[in-house]
Amino acid sequence: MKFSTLYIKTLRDDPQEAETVSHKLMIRAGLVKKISTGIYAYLPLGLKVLQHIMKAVREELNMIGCSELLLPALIPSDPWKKTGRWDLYGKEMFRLSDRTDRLFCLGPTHEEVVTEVVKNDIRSYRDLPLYVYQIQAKYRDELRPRFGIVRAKEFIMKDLYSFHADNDCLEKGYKKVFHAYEKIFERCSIKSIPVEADNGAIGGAYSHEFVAQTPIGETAYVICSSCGYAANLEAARSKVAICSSHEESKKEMSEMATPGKKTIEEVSTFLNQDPSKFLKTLCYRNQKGKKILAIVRGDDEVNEAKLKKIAGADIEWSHEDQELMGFVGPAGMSGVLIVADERTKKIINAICGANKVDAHFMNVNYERDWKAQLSGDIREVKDKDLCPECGKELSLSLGMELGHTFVLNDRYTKPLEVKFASVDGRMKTVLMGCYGIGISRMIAALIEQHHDEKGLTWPVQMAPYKVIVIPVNAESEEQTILAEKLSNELNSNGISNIWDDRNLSPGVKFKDAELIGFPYAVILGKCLEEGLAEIKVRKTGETFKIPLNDVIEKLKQWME
RNA sequence: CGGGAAGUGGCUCAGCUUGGUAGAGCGCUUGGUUCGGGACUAAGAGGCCGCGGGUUCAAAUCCCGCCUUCCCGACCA
Repeated sequence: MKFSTLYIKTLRDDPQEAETVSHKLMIRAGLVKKISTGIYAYLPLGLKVLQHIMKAVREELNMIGCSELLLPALIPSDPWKKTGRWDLYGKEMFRLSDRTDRLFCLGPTHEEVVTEVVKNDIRSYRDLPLYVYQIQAKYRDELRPRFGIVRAKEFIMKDLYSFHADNDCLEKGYKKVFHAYEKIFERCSIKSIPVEADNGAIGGAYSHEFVAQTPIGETAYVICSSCGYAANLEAARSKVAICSSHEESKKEMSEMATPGKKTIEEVSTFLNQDPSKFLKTLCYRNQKGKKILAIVRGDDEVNEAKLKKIAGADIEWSHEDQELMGFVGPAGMSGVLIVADERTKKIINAICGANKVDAHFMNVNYERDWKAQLSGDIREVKDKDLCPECGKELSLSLGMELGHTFVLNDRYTKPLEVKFASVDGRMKTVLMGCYGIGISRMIAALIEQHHDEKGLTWPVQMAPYKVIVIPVNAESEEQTILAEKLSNELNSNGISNIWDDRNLSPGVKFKDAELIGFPYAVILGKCLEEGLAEIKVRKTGETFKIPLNDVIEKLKQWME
């Protein structure tokens, strides 16, 4: 392939639209072009990478017995209504109607559709288990698209769905996919770790996220270096230290004037009391409009995902009672649902808002002065908390979520009535699992993990082209002839390559080669007099002078 | 939606404070010289200064409204 005939345009400067490394490089190296916020066109080089990723994904999934299919992106509302998600999904779903006013959406995910498709073809236990997947564009009206293709309105996802006759089989299937995922990321040279996760809006029993270690992470997770426990913050647990004040004797509750002191920090300084003695109280409201008070210790934060799980419903911030903000507390409150973090019950002589402006209660004690209807773990795990499994320190980091595996059980199959005849002849509901991988996002993760100050440093198997052939002087007939010959030979050896035939000064060609990140550059220049070519390794910057005739052999050897 | 920044040839940016008919570098076209690290040279092409309104003899520049984009927070692969 000749550089001059391919559609490759690089940029000399960082684009002003981009901030993060991968976003900048993707645009500069001509992998993608922005069409609108969160909507990107994949240019030839970007598409190549995408194809390499998809190839790895397909091969690993086919290997474990999955069948590829392609579902529509345009989906009627009916199946969504049956599972209740037409209402649950909210503003994130792109909705539209046809000319007869029938409602549709652009698929943000495909549990409903795939279930409808498969439904009548699963008749007996003999048809199970079944694994089907697709690689397709998904559409989500994101609150805030971010980091180029990382969080986009349109993105490419691989979604796999598995159907099972019983729990045991579902478990086994889940593990199988889990291992396939590990292999996929490894093959793509993306460092990632599986962490326990929350199911969120998708529902179901349990799940894992595969998080890539990147600086532009949006997923916070904790990991224990000693036993390997890893979980994202929405699911993370920790062994928490017992409150230091547990040995005090209970004192009488009293009211204290705290004029203008709203935050825990302000009040604790004002009263000269440790933040851990406070009952931090946050106001939420559930979908029915019922007010919910979430109580955590003053030095803790509420984790909304955990709170939702315990409150058993979708919740949102309550914005009324602005003037009371900072002075709310569980003591003496009625007509509200109080959800307490387990830890708060043990605080003796606690301090909380007195539910009137400029006042707090002192010496508040559980059972005696306040009670919670619901309690459990709703606090957010912090860096250096203790591991729930082994008790050693946890460390908190950020990463990019690339894959997510869910056990859904009958969350979708029940409302959509997917049944099969079991061995004993009775009809049973099919159990389901679903497993996603953010294909397009993987390019960004790959770049975040493989770049340097000069540009991209692709792992060989992911590079858009493996080799670039650079004749230093485009006017030299000898170099031109040799370059073309070499390029053809590489092709016939199955090594993808580009011959940089452009009549430009050498510097430009070198810079472009480094920016785009061809793993190997074969340079034809001065050393030709001695019958030598130079091979420059992008990742290490090393150069090797090698007899012309050995170039292909050498490259083949290195690429293994 | 809240908070911050920005919109000027294809790209990166200057000009705006103090209004006076639009600039640079890169890229592009043509000729010449060059050819191991974003070359040199000469001559060109290319701009409703984000959109709408207002102030003014005169607006890229001042005022008002809107749109778009990026970053930080609430959502997620």
